[in-house]
Amino acid sequence: MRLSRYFLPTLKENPSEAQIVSHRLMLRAGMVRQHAAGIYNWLPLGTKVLQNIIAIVRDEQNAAGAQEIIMPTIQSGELWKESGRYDDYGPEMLRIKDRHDRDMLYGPTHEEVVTDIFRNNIKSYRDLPKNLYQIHWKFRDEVRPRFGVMRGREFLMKDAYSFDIDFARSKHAYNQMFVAYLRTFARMGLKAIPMKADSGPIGGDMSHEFIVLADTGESAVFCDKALLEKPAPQNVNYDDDLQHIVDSWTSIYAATDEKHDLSQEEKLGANLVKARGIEVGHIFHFGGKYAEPMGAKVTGPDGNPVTVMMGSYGIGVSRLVGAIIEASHDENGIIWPDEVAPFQIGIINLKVGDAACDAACGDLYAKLKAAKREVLYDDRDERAGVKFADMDLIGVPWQLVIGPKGAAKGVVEVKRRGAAGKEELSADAALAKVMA
RNA sequence: CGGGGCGUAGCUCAGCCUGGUAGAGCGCUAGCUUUGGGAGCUAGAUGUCGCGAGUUCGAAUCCCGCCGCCCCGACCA
Repeated sequence: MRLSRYFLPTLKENPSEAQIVSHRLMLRAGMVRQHAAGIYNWLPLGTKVLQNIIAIVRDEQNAAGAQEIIMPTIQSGELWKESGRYDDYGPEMLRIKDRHDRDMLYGPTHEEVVTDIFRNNIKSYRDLPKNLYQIHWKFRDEVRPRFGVMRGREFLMKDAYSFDIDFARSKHAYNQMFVAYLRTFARMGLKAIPMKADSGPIGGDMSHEFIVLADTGESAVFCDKALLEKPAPQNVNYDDDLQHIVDSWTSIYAATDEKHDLSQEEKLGANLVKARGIEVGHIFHFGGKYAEPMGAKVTGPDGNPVTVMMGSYGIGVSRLVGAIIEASHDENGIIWPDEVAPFQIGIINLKVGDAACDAACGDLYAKLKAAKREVLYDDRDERAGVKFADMDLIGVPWQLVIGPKGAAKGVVEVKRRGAAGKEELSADAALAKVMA
């Protein structure tokens, strides 16, 4: 992409409404613009990041055996009356009447809809297990939206729902998602720590939150330092028993503020990590909570109907954009982990109009595009400082800088965002380095 | 939902207290000079001063109502 043609409205100053760093940087980097309280427009740069995150989430969900579907954003209130939540959910649920005066709502979550799909279409235990997920927009009419996309009213969520014939198999489905989540967040450059959680209004008896440590996190968290160094599981066969992997994580101490056990502080001593955290995922096993009232049953091996056991598994996809920035930035702007970066490589032409610079940059740009790399070529007629500042602000991981001096010598400066210094290399060596 | 704050140019903000018909910096347009970390000079364009009612000869400014947004707390992916 040529920056001269790209819609990238960067800001030099901090918009007054933004208080936390991720919100400020998302506005300054031209990723989002606010439409109303807790509701955002995603501009091209933000959309690319969101899509990269979606791709990772989807990849890991599919690998874990979940199947993608799309459910409606606007739901019928009838189903919620069946589950008993229509009255319970309260004013956070945006309620709408259609032209026939029927009760509709903008979905804050989809347990009811997915359970309805299940009961209408799956009749035998032989069709189990099933795990259905979607990546879709939700609306919760929060009392106080804040922190940009971290606590919006409208937000993009990955929500998965598992269906199993008994507790042991349902636990396995839970474990699959547990492991998939560890891998998903690790691929985004995040250290997300599973912590035992209250299951809240969704209900259930087994629940973990996945929490990213960041200074601006909303809640205080405590954990054993060992968790920070523990690598995400590799080469997972999701059909195997995963209990030992889950146990290896849950046996190490980690707790949110409300579940924190003070006696652990002494026990851990110097290994105690006190930090703040952002919840980016939450998994629940809730057995028959929805299946029971909604009659989600299959015929069991003995010919008798069995109510299925369910779990639900959420990832705050749009929140992750903010969480990654909170965890990875400096005074100049965002530092994107490679796999979520909107562009892997930036080219800075320091003197547009100079034949040697234009030629050298054009050549790099053509080669990187031919190699199918996401590359942003700053071909604007701007001063060097503006280009450096913008490229750092939007956090492009690899930056190739060409000015008149370098062009004359036939060298390219290679800079890694977040690292100090630059390296002068031949064009070919530079290409090899950034494409490695 | 309790408490607090703020709405003036695209952005950051001054002006309001003490009423006289709107400003600065950045950004934008044009030109010249510059050119390796957010340049300089010159000339321009840009505002229903959040909305509505009121007081007044006159309201960005004072009064009343409304709306929007932000922050702190209680709740949440």
